[in-house]
Amino acid sequence: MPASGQVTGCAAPHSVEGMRLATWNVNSIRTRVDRVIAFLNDFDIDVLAMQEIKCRTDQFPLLPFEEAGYEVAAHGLNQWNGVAIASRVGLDGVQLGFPGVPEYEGVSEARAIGARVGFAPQGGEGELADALTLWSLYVPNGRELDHPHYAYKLAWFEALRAAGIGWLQADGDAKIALVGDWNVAPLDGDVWSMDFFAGKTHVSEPERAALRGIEEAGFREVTREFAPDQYTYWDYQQLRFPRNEGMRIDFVHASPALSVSGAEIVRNERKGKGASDHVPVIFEVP
DNA sequence: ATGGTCGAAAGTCGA
Repeated sequence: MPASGQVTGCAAPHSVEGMRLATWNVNSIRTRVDRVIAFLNDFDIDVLAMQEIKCRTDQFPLLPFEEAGYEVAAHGLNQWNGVAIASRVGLDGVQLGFPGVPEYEGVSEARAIGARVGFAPQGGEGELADALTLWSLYVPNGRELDHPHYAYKLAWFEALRAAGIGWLQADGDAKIALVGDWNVAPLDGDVWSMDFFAGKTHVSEPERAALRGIEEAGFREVTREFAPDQYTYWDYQQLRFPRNEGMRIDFVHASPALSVSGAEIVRNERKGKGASDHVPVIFEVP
């Protein structure tokens, strides 16, 4: 593409063929930044939602993203949790947390960041892309079924469901994507062994009901139809990845007005030294 | 290989 903006060949400016977005629990952005930037380049990603950046906002490695052409909004309080959004197609209207999000032990954790993306064309050429509101979400783990963190997880889900209902009541045509690490495996086939998970978090009926609540609020999951029967997470321990003993817990939930035309789970990102325990989930909007 | 992990922080906790 010529730098001047003069387009050769076809007379009209090239039309933007939708957007490629992804969500990825990166498990420390400072440790993983080179791998994340390489992923953005290799897979031509316009917008990336990150979870578990594991750093304060002021510690986020902005420079490599800026050099690669991305703006970043980050929300990190300490060495735990933390979420961010990187975009090369516009980024504004940043919200840290959603209304009514519960606290854990008196702290409002960094588990949700929202922003409007997709209103500016990449590189300033072509048509404007189609804006949507993207939420990068890191649902609480829950730890154990009888742990206070589990009740917190369910309350967090309920607050998100209520917020989602409110957004769609305010504007039924709103294009909203709720993406991230949901820490729930909704189907038995989403874990490598239901026997192993008996009595554990991530597969319990209340957790699955909480995730269904997001669907019932109007946000349908859009990646499974394009990428069936795949995991998105493998524990570092117990040779889980070589044995392919994983879980599917990273999802994209889209509002009724948001069309999604494709999705891909990038299993190769779990390979080699320096991998996150989660892999990216890519989705495309037309 | 018969037991196998990371990351951030700080002398341990969370996933």
